Amino acid sequence: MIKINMIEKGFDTAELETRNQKFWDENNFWACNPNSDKKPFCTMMPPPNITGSLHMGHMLNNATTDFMCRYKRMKGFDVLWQPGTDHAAIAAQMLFEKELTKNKIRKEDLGREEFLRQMWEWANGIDSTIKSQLRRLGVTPDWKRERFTLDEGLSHAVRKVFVEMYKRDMIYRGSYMVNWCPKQQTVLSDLEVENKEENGKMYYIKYPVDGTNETITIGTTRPETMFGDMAVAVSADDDRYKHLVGKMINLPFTDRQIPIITDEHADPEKGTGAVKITPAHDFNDFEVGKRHNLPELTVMNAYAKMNENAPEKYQGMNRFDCRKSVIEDLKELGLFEKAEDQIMQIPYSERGGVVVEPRITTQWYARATKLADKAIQVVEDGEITFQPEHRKNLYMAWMREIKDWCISRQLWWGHQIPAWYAEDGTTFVEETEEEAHHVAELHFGKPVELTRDQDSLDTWFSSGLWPFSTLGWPDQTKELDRYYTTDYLSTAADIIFFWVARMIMMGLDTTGKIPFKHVYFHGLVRDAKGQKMSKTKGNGTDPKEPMDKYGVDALRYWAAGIPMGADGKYNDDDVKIGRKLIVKLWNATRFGLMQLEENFDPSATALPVSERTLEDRWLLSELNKTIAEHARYMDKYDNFQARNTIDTFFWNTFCDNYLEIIKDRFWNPERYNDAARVSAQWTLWESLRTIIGLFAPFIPFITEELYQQIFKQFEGTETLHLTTFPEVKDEWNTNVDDMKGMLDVLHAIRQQRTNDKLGTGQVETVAITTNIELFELLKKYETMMQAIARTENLELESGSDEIKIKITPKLKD
RNA sequence: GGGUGAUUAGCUCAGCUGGCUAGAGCAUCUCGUUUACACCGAGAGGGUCGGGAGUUCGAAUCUCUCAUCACCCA
Repeated sequence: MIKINMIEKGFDTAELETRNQKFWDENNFWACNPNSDKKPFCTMMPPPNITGSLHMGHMLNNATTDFMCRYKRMKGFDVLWQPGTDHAAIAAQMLFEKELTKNKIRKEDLGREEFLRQMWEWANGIDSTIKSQLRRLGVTPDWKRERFTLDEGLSHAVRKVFVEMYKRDMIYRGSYMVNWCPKQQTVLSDLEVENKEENGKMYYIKYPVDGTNETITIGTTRPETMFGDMAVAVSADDDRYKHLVGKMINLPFTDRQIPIITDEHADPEKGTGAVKITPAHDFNDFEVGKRHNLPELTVMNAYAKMNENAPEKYQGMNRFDCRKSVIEDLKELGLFEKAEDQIMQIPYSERGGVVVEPRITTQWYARATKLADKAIQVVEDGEITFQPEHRKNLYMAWMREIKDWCISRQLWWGHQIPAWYAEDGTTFVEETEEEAHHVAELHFGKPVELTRDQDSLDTWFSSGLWPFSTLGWPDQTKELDRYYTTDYLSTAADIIFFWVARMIMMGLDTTGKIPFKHVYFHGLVRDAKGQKMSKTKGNGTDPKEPMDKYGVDALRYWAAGIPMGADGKYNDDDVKIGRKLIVKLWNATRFGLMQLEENFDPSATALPVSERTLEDRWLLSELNKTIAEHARYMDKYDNFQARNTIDTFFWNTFCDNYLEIIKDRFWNPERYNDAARVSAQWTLWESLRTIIGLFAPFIPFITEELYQQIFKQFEGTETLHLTTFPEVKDEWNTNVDDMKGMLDVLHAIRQQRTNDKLGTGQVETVAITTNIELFELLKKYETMMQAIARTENLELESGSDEIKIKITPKLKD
């Protein structure tokens, strides 16, 4: 017989968290086993930005995944939770450039190679921050398999995909109008542009029509682009301008003449019905220009300053100063008609924070329009499911209107595009420089000089490959074979297009398989008022604070309590709830152990359920219901409902009712036979162990601690989190219908006791009048009734439909 | 302008495919220190489920409409 250890009255949260975290880490418990005969369960960590530190969003995301991984592992799955980090091209380069600026160094001073060498060094230095923070959160990825989007294997995958896609014409290069960030000096994809509503002005400018005394008034929000005007467009049906179509305009400040043309882009209802056409500086005008074969004249440089194509006076001015200046000068010429206030959508660079300038450049594109077909189908057919389901609509809407994806960026930090150019412009896209030279030689019949494309790829291009590149693709590894398609992905809704959609497109195109089966979109963590947490507002909460104050388990418990897909409003009081639960769990366990200390032998065969008392059997049958419901929710990835289920059982059923009822068996042993006491002990032992198992995925630290101190010596498994998850036991299901009446009376007595303002120790006699059925029941279970009433002196009577309670208090001394 | 979601107790929210007097936690009030726990226990009050209309024997739940808020896209 092994003696049960008693646990201490209190516990040191920070100490036990650190100790258990170390224990888990050292033993590498969460490693997957590709040779296992268990069913695999695989999920990918959304790779955090290498330069980032843990914020509430990471916390929620990783906690959610951890609930599922710990659950699945205990359910007997071979779990692979693949961790890693992302090189976050534009964000990371921005940060490092800022570092350089402190020493008054520009990246051009260093040159590409040296810049990258220094940036790698810097990145390696800060890389560990977020990973150690994740460890503290107690999450269970297979840390030894950690990957980085720029590491050799993943870079190989990126090059291979790029080359293959290029050769299948799924990637092409071309000169188009793009969103240009004048600050970052790079192109941006549509998704990286944020439109903000602002108060702006519509300017009305008179353009003189050549050979007449007439002018035509055009409306524009961007007068500074007028030097690049190539036409003025009116609607073909617009009677006001019919007589002018075909005539030329003398473009002010220049010696150029531009034609008046008709195009559907000019809306007679809007403004004056006449618009200037600037093909090199506006997306719509670019299209109009194509339709009418207009030349494209760029009047700004890459920094959005007026270039040599603008009149000398304006050259070097930035676009906003130039706008003011042009207006002034137009006024002087008498060509300025008026300005009207107008609410406009201004496109901002998400990272650079400056107004995006439309600009014609040569870039690389992926044919997203083609990739989308299958990506739509797999979601339509339910091969990939979304939770909450309505995210599907959003995905579909975007996919159906998708445009080709600009994948090149004018950055150094990232995957440099594997394209080489010969002097005559012939392009060779190959995985390596050697290969490019080889192919070039075959092409030209002799060795030639090649220059590599200077651009790098959009970060999301490599992130799009994450589910299979991390598993070893393009090598046909055991891991790839076993874990891909992955099962589950937990991610934030705001990257549904950036990442989720791209993974689906790239996964299907490259591997022919969907990258994952189920995507769970969690909400945002907001502040207590419901405001989005942001650095600029300073209303964010560092997860470290609540972890320090209330413990990691408490914060995780809070995260588990956010309804599926909903935003979480953070406030300290709600985290305290988790703290209270943990303390309660400790104390309830301690209470249970106190009743077991003497003469209870957990290594013996359990007392058959049929030989246990009604209240014990009732507890077990309730526990069975809880286990079933809990698993039903977890299998639907609904940690919120699962948490509520176990929480309610533990706090109400177990602590407030069951434990209160059985106290009497240990406090007044003379009234009970041994069998009754042993019945309670076995029930306590089994239910405590089950409760700890059910809570384990949510609050892994305290449950592990209790397991280590109490149960491990009887079970052997090294960690609670590799034991079998509690399962419904058929023998626990017995007929406990009688218990309902007993609980009704329990409630009535408590009500009466409170109304009489009596403590439980102040009861002398309790008189209970009920209907005849309940009366018979109370007589049958008189001992339990005495325990419930907290007195041996019961007066039972029948003859009342309602339960009537009369309490006689003890005389005061 | 288009779309999605939300609107249930003072606060934060549950409530699946319509069905017993609409639930929880926090807060409030009253009571209780009884040998696990005051980070506790017992009890109570509090909602015409955003407004209106409809379908139905029956609607917080379905349909329509209006209002307010949030987010996404243009």
